[in-house]
Amino acid sequence: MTPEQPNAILPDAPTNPVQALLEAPLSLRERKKLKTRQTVRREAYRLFVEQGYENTTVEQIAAAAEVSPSTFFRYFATKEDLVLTDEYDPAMIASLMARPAGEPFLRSCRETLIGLIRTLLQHERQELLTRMRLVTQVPALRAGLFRIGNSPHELYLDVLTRRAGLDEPTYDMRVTAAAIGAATTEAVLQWAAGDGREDIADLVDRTFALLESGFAGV
Amino acid sequence: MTPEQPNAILPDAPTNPVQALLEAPLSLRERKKLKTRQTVRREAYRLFVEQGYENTTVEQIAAAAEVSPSTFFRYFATKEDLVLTDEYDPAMIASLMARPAGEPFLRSCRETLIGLIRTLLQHERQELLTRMRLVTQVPALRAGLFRIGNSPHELYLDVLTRRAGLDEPTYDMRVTAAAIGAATTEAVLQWAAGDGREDIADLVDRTFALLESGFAGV
DNA sequence: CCTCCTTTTGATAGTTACTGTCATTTGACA
DNA sequence: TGTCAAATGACAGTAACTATCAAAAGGAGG
Repeated sequence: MTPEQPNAILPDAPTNPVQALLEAPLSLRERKKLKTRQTVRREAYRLFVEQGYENTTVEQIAAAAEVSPSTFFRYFATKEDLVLTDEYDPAMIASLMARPAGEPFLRSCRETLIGLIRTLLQHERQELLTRMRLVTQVPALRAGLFRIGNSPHELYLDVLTRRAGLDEPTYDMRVTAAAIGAATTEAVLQWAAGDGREDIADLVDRTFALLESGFAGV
Repeated sequence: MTPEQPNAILPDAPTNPVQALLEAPLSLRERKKLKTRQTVRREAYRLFVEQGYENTTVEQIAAAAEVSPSTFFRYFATKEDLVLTDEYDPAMIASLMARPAGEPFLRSCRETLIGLIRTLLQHERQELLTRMRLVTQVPALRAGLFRIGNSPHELYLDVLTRRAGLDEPTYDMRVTAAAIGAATTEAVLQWAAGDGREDIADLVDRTFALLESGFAGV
């Protein structure tokens, strides 16, 4: 179906770790799987927007994407995963680990987050908005954000632990990861709840300013 | 079954808002419902500890509590609610609203939280430990903590908004509520993950110290 | 082009959490 | 004791998964 030329969509070499991972070269077979995955997800979003998340069954999605329900569940472990999983965690981790060693963690997070979001906005702005809006509006999805194995919380905790060269995180790291994870999630969701025209960097900056201030003004 | 004496378990008048709500007088019929609710919950916890949360079906719980599955769902909207719902939110809100007007929100939270937990530890220490451990160990439950309509996040946000005399929360309030909610939740879960002998007040204090410091040391 | 082998797919049956409805039972109260 | 509302249970149905197994597809080697 698609010509099997090497991955030459963007001719120039990727510049940052986020783009690097987004544009990794793919073997022949992987392409088809990726395409199916994208089709399923696209059809799902279309149906979600048309008739709502709860009112859309997996069966409908599978039918729209022209795969069997069995196949659907091979691509997405749960219906929630259609919205909640992304492929950016490795990029985020790499970007965080690449920050200067002595830099305060809050600053590392700020830079990484803004970089990642900027990249995503270029490539898939509308999809990102749709996803985040679904998360804000559907209780099950909002909750799913904090499922073990999936949460920003755990990503931050992982990086904090590795940065310190430890095997197990300290208590302070756990609390820090929880607070930053929740705050940044809130920032992105609030951005999506608006019309999407507001500059996400401004929101992120306000968020980190608040965190750094120790909530003195509240 | 139980003699219908007025609520005289503790003879002296309740001293703080938390106890006040825990000991509110109940009408005759309410007692039975409360008892059923407690039985169902107790049997459920027993089964959860014995054979795990996921391996325990609602049908089993209903049978153990000698009610029909239909009745089970009249008492608990979802299986998760067995673990996730409590009756302390109103007490928490009341206690928070009763703090001095100008007090920094972090301090209000600290005092309220420690007061509430102390009270709970006296009345139902073991159950609290069991519940929190289930939450830490079962992904679905951990996620459920953040379901809309249920989360500490929303409780804090509600109080912040009302304290300021507003109808809608500001962006800063949203972020603050998210961060504090996640951090305090983490504190309680970490306490439960340990042997339960550590003084929860110490953990809470460390948590709030971290929040106040702006994560300077991390 | 044909063959073999692996990967991917689809069909099918089953489990479980939950929803809705309706008849029956229960318990308070006159 | 009779009455009425609240509580319960039985039943049928939906939808998200899970497990299993046979069929199809696609690539490597002859």
